[in-house]
Amino acid sequence: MSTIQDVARQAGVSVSTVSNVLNGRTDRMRPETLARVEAAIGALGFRPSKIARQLKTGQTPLLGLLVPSLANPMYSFIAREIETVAQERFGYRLLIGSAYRDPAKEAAFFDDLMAHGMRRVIVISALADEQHVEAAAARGMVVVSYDRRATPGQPSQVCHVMPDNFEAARLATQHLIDCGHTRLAFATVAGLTLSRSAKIAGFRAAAEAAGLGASAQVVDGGPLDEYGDSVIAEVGRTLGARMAAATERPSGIVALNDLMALGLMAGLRDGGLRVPGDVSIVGIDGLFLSALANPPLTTVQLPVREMARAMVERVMNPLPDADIDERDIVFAPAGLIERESVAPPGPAGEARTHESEPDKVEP
Amino acid sequence: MSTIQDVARQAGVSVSTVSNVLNGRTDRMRPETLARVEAAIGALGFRPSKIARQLKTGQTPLLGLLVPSLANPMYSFIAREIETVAQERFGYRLLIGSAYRDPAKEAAFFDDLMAHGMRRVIVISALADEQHVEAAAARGMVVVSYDRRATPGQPSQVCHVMPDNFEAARLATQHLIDCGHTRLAFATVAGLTLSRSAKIAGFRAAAEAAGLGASAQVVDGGPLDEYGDSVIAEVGRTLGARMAAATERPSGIVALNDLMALGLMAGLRDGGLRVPGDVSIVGIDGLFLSALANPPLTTVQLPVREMARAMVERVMNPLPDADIDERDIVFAPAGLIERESVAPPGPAGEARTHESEPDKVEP
DNA sequence: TTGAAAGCGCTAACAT
DNA sequence: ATGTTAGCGCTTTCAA
Repeated sequence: MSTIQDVARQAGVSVSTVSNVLNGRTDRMRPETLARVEAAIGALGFRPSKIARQLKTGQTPLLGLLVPSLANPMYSFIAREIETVAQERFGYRLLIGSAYRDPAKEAAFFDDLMAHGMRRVIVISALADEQHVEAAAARGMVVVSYDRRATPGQPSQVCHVMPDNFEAARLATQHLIDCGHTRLAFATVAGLTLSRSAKIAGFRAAAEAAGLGASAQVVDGGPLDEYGDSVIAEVGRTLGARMAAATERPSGIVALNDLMALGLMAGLRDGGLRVPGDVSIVGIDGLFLSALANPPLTTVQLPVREMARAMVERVMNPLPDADIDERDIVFAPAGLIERESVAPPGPAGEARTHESEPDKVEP
Repeated sequence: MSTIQDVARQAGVSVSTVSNVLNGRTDRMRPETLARVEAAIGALGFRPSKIARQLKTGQTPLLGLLVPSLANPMYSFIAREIETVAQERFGYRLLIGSAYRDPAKEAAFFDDLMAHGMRRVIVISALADEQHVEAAAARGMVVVSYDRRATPGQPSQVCHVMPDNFEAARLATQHLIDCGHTRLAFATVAGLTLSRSAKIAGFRAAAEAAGLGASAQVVDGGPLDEYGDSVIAEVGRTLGARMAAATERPSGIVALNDLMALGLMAGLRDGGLRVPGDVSIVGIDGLFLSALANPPLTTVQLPVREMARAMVERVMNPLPDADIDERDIVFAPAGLIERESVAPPGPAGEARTHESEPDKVEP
């Protein structure tokens, strides 16, 4: 690896001149000098060391991304979008860490970022409290948090980007209601986070608006296993099997997210029930995998790409401290994608054929 | 951020003493001194800068990982396993880059790693030639490549870790044959890579050994779209629809991988065919999502965790140049997971019920 | 228009 | 047992 010294020597100039061309200050020199330096750089295949530069400037083009688990397709899809924007628009690379819902792992990740001199991080945390996140911000990091809202009252250093969970669940529930369902359920996992609460509220709001509040229920399939691959899908599967075995059961279910919905469908099937013949299901997320399911899953599409873009832009260009009010950005769902996991309820529960129809997105 | 100087001052010692404790050379000092230094470190919340250390030592605890796309669940699962091993066993963090089958993006990733002083990278490349990879190795990087074999004759600097693709496809095909299938197909995408060729060879070998070589065919669903989310699943879906519309069709299909199989099942369904009633399907990979499919996908499980471990170990402890022969490590498939996407062929093609059975793994 | 030199925070000889 | 010091490769005043 050649250094700036080698280039300077080769070009017969000083290191500062080379540094100037590296940093675009080419107006300070004769075109001829510039040419010599560029030739030397080319000849030596010189690449400036980001390390040395960082030691001097304190800046490094690296973005941290903390996710609960890369095995969850929703998170890896978000990661993919974040990487694309960070790279193409800002020339940043991504350092990814999985926390597996472990506070110690989250804290360790922030520590490592600091030690590496990284100043920007996007956090997708499954944890209830945002303490570590705020601590990182207090230590000088620019942090953007996904799918959480600032705790009311406590002024927060961190910017929050999230889907409108209330509206997403409301949309999903309303679709079931529009199809004639009256026995509604919201399927979730044990434990409340802000985003889960918002979804439940949206579910309840839709049910109550339709006069169905009394029968609408929230069911959970138990806690998330920290390290499993399929995690939430397994919980869904368990729950589906349990519902299939129960005497009373809802005719329409809104799932916490698509992975849960996929698990639910499998569990219901395990229990001998048909979707949507016996039970209708709506997911939330819009994973591409949901289109592959049998029956294809009706789901509320979240604007992942737009949220990813917003997160990267915010982490790269943080708001001035004055604009502390506009720290939260909420994205409306992109719409309901009607596929084939929802049908009108029926005592007989007729099975539907699964013709292929193009997906329809309702704005 | 406090520095080693601050600690030295606070503890009333020199920086080298502090450096010594940071690097575990505690035997060179009085316990009392050690205690003072540790107290100072704690009081200041001091974290040594990895940047400064790296500038000095040339080492950084960062591992590069190049994947075709994080949106593919197989790659994100491998990434997850690699991250776990790298972090827990070696204290390394992961810098991930997606190449989207673009040679320029791959090259740019290697350049960035070099500029960041990173010396280790694991490459999962979808590209046909390994030129960039060898170039990176020549520039001094330790590179481990997944699912490729060294080009025979050309001595390679890079270590290769891969599943036994031939055997995986052979196992899958044999299962179809054992179930009575005689009209066999291997479903792939356009373009040959080493691993695809190996799978095709395994498919052919099994068919020929059963005297079914004449009718066994390889079909492809066209080229991969570079940037799509679902990529290979879409190709599978197209292919499935095409096969459903054809007059002659195989009764048993081995898919290139699970995602392709999931797409195929959807495409076949779009075309009005039933799996496994009309067509049986076997995948290769063993994604957890395959267990959620309807019908649950019979597939050959690849030992992802073991391969990930091997890759990390190799990239952390490269072989001495002498052992150039043992650079390739091939992993046998973990076994066939029998689920419900395979049934005996029948002219009438009876639909099966999908009772839930525990998965069986055949060693 | 160009160069000299200080210093970012750390490590590791080499003193003492 | 502890301290002094010379860099690692770069950026950036400040001088020439």
